[in-house]
Amino acid sequence: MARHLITSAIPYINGIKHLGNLVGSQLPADLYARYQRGRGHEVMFLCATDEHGTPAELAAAKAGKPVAEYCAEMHGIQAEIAKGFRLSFDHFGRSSSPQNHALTQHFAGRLHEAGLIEEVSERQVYSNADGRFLPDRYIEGTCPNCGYDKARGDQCENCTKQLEPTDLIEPRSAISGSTDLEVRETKHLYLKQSQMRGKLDDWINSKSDWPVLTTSIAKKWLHDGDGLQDRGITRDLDWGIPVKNGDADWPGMEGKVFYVWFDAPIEYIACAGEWAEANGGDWERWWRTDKGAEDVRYTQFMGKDNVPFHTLSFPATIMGSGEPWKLVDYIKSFNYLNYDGGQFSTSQGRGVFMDQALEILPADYWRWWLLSHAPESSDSEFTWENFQASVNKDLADVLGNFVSRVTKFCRSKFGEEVPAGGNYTDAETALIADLTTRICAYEGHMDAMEVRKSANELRAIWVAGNEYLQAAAPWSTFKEDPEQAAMQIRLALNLIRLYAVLSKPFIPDASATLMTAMQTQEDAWPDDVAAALEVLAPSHAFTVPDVTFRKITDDERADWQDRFSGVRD
RNA sequence: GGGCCUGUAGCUCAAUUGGUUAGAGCAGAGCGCUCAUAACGCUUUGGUUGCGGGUUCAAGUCCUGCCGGGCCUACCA
Repeated sequence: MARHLITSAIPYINGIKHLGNLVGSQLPADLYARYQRGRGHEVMFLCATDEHGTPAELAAAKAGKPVAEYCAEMHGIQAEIAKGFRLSFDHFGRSSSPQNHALTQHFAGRLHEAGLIEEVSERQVYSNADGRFLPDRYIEGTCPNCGYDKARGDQCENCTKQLEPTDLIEPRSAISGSTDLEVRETKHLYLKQSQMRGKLDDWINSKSDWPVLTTSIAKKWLHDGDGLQDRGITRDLDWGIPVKNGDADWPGMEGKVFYVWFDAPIEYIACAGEWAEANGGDWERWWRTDKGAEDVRYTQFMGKDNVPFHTLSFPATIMGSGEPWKLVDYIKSFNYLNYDGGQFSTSQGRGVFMDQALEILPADYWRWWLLSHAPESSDSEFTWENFQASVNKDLADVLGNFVSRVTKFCRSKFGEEVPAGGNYTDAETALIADLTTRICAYEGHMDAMEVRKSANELRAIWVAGNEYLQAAAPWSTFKEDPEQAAMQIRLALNLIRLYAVLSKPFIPDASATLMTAMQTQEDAWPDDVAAALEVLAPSHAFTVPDVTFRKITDDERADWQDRFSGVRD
């Protein structure tokens, strides 16, 4: 039995995530976690909310709440929605947890001891009206290059010129609009990543099986210009993890917090600690190679925007600590999902958000479409037409209708129990051989995290059931040879159970419904297909399930298309 | 500006890493079936692989120049 540590990029706290966020990390991670559990492996699947940083403070202010209260509330909401999508986290933690505070401060202390932290004095823009330092992009003004009056302090969106905040004409705070700005001197800690460049480069180069998307981004950062740059790991904010040197105070760093991208990945580790606190158990055997984690395979899932932090700064933190923490073994990264010709956008409220999706359809519909269209090789696009067509065809017609025709035929001819009699012919042997090949291919794709290919293969396995039924034609066989028809339909009933087991990673609710209808709990992975198709023995009782997947009507589609065409408040 | 990814059938995507005649699903057309959610099965029409050069016995795949789409560019996360 292998041991899999799986983490999904942790969603930011400032609102409900959209379907693009979901398909880029949490959902494929869940697919993989469920699959590995299904294969009988030991899995630790962790996710959390990422709660620090300027946007969290601003979102809380906008909601009129203290930031700690806001984050606690949003964490609860995100946890509830994750449950709604059947994301099977072993623990859904918080980057603001005491565990993460302690661990983040611990890592900073270790890095300091290793000579990898440098204090840098720099000049930053301070807004008197807002009472805070402003990150470059929270300063607006007129672009000195093109005259655009909403240019940001880091770059002008209009002419794309890179800017310094001090370049802007009539700079103002993007938060309050105040022009009462001044440049102040402030001291920050930098992680000397540049010293670890060679080590990181060797490490990345050893990962020849990683997706190009992952390694090319890492290599660009390692080699571009002067190479990997040191990175500030502290900020002048109120909300965050106070800068400390392990347990000790850090002179000169009073009132400062760690940068959100320093503490967020550490939450992957701290989250295991939160899990242990909540459930009991030993979290270090998942994370410390000196304490039982040497046989763990660690896989991370994330959108492409997260790649530099997971390939460079977090590994630099781990390596630099000099302690035997588990390093990631495989990074699966995703492109973006677009919405009807544009981008999904949290800040602009464009697209379908996770809570809205669950209001209109059950989780399985979304899980199936999103996973079978996951943006693996390039950005992909959500359209309502495509969604309706795929869901109706794949789930309702191919799988749902198969269940329906088999169970209803059996009920009318043999009653609601698995019929006895008859012997396999060449057709059944051929079906078993075909399924064996296909399941093997399905396993290969799932092991390789080829999400779309896995979905295709699973669908083909469903189709094989319809093909068999059409060729065997038990409705005809029944007229001359009822025993033979009994054998055919017994096999078909067993196919339903087999499908429930194989499909569980994609559509867990439907899988459970089918298992209940077949009145069985035998969900072991079908390593032996022939044996798996005899689990439901003659005289085993079953029930005819209600419609497994209903179809999306044209009216509904048009209605939703219209309802989600604008922006959310 | 720089770097990376990408462009294949009406649509969504493949193509064993340079190897027979570029394949699937959906949509379209035809036939069959009647157990089933008007479902299922079989057959079938669609491609000058964005455009132009080049390398090679062989190019969707490699090189090069254009054209289009996207991402990143380190203080948003």
